[in-house]
Amino acid sequence: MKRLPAALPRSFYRRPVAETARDLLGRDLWRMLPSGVICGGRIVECEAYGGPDDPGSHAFSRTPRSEIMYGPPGMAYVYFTYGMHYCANAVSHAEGTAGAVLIRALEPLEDLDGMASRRGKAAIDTPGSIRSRALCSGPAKITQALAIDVGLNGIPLTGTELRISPGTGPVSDPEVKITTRIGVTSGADRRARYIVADSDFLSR
DNA sequence: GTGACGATAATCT
DNA sequence: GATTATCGTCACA
Repeated sequence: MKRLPAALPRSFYRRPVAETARDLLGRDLWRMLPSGVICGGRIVECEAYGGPDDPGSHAFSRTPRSEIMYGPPGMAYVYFTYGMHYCANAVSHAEGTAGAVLIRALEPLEDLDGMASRRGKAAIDTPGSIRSRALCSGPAKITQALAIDVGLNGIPLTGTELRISPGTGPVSDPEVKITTRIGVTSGADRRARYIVADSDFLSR
């Protein structure tokens, strides 16, 4: 791939976070590396995180870290966690609120070899053979495969460094399942995880 | 195939 | 000082 597909407009993210999460399934996330190489994949799993009303969300408390979730929709929220992992979100909310969609899994589409080398030996079966299922089947795997870190926190998802394009979505209703979120300790019962049910590329 | 556990540091209280 | 929107590895089945 030598050209990025057109980006979804900022208005795509200016609505309640649950709507955006549902609509992000089947869309494509792209990353252009400093070298000019483009990598990316189709979003098959994501989770909605709300504002002060959502105990499982970083924005439940308004702190320096969560401030970006209160800012303009359509920006990337990238945070560091567990001492070693990054997670990537799309800031989304209706006017005057806070929220973001955590991108949890991709079906790899472009630059699988580059992803595999950035992911390390966990993504290799036998030397030279890529386990594509292992490339992007989790939020921290995605950021590693696409070389996303806090340096990209706050940039728009409509630019060239990071972009979400329409892809093949939106996905039809029968293909979508909604479950409880993963790894969340408070507000764990909230059903806010959106998946393409028959995808082979979901997180654990 | 499943389940337990340690790694490791920013962020928050 | 405690917690954490995770992952890879190892034991076991």
